[in-house]
Amino acid sequence: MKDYNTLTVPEATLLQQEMRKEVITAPFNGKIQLIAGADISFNKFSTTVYAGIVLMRFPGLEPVGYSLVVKEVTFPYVPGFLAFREVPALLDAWQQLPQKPDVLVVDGHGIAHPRRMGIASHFGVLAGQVTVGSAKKKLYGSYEEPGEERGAHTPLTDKQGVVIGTVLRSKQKVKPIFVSPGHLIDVPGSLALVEQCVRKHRLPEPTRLAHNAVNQFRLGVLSQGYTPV
DNA sequence: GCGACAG
DNA sequence: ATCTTGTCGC
Repeated sequence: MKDYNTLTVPEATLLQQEMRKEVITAPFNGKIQLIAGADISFNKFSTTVYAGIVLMRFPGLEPVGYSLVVKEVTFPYVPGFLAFREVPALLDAWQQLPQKPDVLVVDGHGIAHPRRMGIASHFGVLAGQVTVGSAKKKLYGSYEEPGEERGAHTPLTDKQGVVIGTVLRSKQKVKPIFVSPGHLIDVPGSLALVEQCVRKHRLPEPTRLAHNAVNQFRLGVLSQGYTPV
């Protein structure tokens, strides 16, 4: 794989324009028995990132194991280029998994991106895996505020009116989350998947647990490697 | 030129 | 993203 740390933003943009041709947003019909969530954590001003993927059964969502890894990253955080900071480390965590999930939920957007290449799509294309993006804030697109009741949702569209994701009120009286297809799944499918992963919190269990794990990992509570639950 | 701007 | 206390509402 290319060394993202030496890329310039213009070069990264060209890479995204090439990779967008590989993204597939078609209905996913396979059965899901294993699902996973991915996230990154790091100390402010540090180049060390703590990446993690948590495996869990579906639809029960019981944790199966945690894959944690540390990596040095110098590519800066630039809105629209998050993948160049986080994907390399996530791929390491991915390869460390003893078994791969049927779907991976990534903390960030999928095709709800200026060039349709959010981190979930980027990872999906490189790993050849089904991915879904679940973000806490909008990066790109227009939408109407969904109703205040749990489950209310509105479409997220691009400048031409094409639907690129869904704004979902995962819980009553919380800010909505942004769901979009990463790779090998469509908008309705990604929404249905995430809805089934929401329990008692605003964020779906896969990314919520992944966030908790990488944070504990960074703080020294959890250790590097794959750990079965 | 002025806003918007994942993590 | 991370830092960081008390405070408001369910």
